[in-house]
Amino acid sequence: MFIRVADESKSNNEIVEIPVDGGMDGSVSLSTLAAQFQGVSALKYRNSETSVWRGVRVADGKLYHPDGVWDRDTIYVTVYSKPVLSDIKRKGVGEQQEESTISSLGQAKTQRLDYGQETNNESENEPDHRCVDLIVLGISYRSLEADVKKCFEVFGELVFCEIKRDANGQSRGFGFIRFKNYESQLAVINKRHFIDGRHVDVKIPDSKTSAHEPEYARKIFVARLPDNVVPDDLRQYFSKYGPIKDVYIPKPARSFAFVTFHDSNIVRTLFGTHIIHGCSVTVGPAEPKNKLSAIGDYPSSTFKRAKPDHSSLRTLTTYGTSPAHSHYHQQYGQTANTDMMQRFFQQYGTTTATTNSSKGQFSNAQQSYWSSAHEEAAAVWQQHYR
DNA sequence: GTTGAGCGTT
Repeated sequence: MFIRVADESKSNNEIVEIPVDGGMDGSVSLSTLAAQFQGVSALKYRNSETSVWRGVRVADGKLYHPDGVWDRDTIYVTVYSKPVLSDIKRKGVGEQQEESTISSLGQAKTQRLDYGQETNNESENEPDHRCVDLIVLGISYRSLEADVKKCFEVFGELVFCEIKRDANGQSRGFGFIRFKNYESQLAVINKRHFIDGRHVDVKIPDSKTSAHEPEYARKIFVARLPDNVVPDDLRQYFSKYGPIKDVYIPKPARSFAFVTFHDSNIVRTLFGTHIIHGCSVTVGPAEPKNKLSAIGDYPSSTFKRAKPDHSSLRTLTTYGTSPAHSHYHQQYGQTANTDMMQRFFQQYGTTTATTNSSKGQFSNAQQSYWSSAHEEAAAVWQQHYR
């Protein structure tokens, strides 16, 4: 009897199976856990009903599951006891506030604001909920840092803003920004903005994502989705877990969806049941049915800029002139883009015969459901493609 | 180059 444990302090969320004493209703020895995760003090897991972290009970060097029984499909995440930084911070800010009372009122207000944001950042100390440098593509060669700053400051305080330049100081047309608060990052990311007469795209830079991985590693398949759920609902729900790159729900609704994250590490922690709009949905891996693709293994992007002589564009052109296009367009009411194209071909392009290999992530019953859900989705797509 | 897909000298 083992439970699956991931290390929150490591970026490569490797899963280690930890033995449970007795059956799944037994306890987990803290020392056994610590043998794999040095300095660990407890475990937590996502409550699938509230999607909030829930801690396991710790007593006498043993861990007990709050529900009395361990779930072999849940990913438990390590918790480490840290020095209480918040106390140090609060003390520091408090001193600053006292100082500010003997200076101007304006400064006092600023200090108060900083204090509030500092508190926010503490609550955002979850993995994948921190701000990172964001790449800004498509900046006009004429734009200055101040122009970029002005555009993004309306979403929240920036702690960093830079335009990349060559040796002569000439702009290279892209740059990096970083927000203080995660909400601001969520608000601008993957959206198109407008600076000095040009649209600019804000994305997570390749250096911060697993660019070498195929896209499906960052994608989840959401099954049993109620038909009244719209993309924004999923975006809102799943953005709690990490930056979302794309949400796709077929039109008309077919009880499934795909959600693509920027980080593949978060994906496996989401497998299982979630409650969305009061309905139980099943989340699993979005592995392609086969590796044969009409497009090839190129990275897709929500905002792929026009790229002459690129295979995706060629395919798009071919697609656009084929009879399937009007059918597709008619069925899904959307204009084909490279991302949809990739999904269309890569996920369900040629065959549905191969069974989904979930690598033991699910129980037999879940596995069985999962295969049929995938094949159902595949069949539906094929039916409309033929 | 008057340019226009990309990924960061610190």
